[in-house]
Amino acid sequence: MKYDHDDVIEKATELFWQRGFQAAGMRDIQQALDMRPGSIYARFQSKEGLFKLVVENYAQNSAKRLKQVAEAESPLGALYHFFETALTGPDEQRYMRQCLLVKSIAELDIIGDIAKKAVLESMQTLKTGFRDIIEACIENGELPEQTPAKLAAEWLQNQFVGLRAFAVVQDDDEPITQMIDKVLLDIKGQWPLNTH
Amino acid sequence: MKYDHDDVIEKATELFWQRGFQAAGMRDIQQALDMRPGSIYARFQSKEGLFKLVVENYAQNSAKRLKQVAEAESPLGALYHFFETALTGPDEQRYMRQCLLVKSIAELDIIGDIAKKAVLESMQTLKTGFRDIIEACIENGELPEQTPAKLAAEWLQNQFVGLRAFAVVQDDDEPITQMIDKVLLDIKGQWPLNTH
DNA sequence: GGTTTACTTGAACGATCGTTCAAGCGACAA
DNA sequence: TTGTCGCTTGAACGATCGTTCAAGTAAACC
Repeated sequence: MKYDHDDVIEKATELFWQRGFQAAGMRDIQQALDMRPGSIYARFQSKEGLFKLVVENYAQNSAKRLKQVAEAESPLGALYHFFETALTGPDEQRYMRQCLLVKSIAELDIIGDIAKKAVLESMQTLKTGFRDIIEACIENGELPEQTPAKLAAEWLQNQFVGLRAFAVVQDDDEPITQMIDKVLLDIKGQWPLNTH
Repeated sequence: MKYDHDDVIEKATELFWQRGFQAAGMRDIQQALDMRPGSIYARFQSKEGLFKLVVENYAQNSAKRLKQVAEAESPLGALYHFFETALTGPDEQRYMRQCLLVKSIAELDIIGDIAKKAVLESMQTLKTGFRDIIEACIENGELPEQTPAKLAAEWLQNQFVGLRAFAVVQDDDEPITQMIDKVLLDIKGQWPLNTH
């Protein structure tokens, strides 16, 4: 019963991730989940309700992966590996390069207030995850003490977002890995003073 | 007649930019353009045909702005200003922070082959624009000679894309300007050697 | 004057959208 | 046995989707 629930969410995630909230029709969902409309509405109340669960589950998984990076022996090395696996990969999973959350941000005004809230809160959750990685790197001596953790965390998340939007239209893996290399150079580089 | 045409494209751009291709319904378009369905189809053949014109016009405008940056007295200074105006701004124009092209990439599988081609070609056009800026900076002595122009251009576009996705969910302007500062530090920083 | 051309109107089309609902199923409690 | 519960089915709802079309208008060309 519980396994079945996870399986359903997983399949819904795949569909929303590929097509987006708007373009994933209820008929597509019915087919993907092998459920009839009544069942779906009895369980999830609406398309938006299902999407909310998908987003939350996605964010939870992502946060878990970020936590693993932060707790690795070499957080910076794990970070590289994390970026690489997320941004490259087989062509049939290309849709996975685009972050589901970022994709949802493009639909933010469409998806309804409940789902919107879930998306924005999930973004916040991931930001915390990135922050933990930065702090782990500092503690581990892989980043200098004076690295501004809060700014660096936002910056890192930002790099990730940009790279994912970038990777999805890149045929070659080579430019992507070069970009990741650049990220790992810049993270050790200079930071602006907040004097605006 | 010509002015009228530009005005129509401009209004359509605003609508697509705010709502996206999918969510902008023909009835919304009819209202925004103050045109009846028959007129729209006589002129643009389809919703996708109109969207294609919007994308091409958007890319052309963006390319023009990038060209102005490259031809400025201080390209690097102009670049900063370009980023700042694109990424900050009044709240009622928040939708403009998100790049129309990047937003369209999220809908790439939905918008049809003709519009898809236009989006991808426009991305290519803008990449050339960024490349010209890098080269102008090098020629002007604002960037070191050995800066890898091709890689740096892709990186710069990538930063822009990431920042736009980032800025759209930021309430504050402060973190955004800090990110821009970081971009201008990193562009002068180290670059990876392409040894993969 | 007649024909063509580009554009206009608004009703209407068939398809698809998210959602509802009466009816039924098996499991568990009283 | 009876009642309630979570969950199932599939037909059907009204709304909205992108699009078509017959009919009309005004300027341009022969």
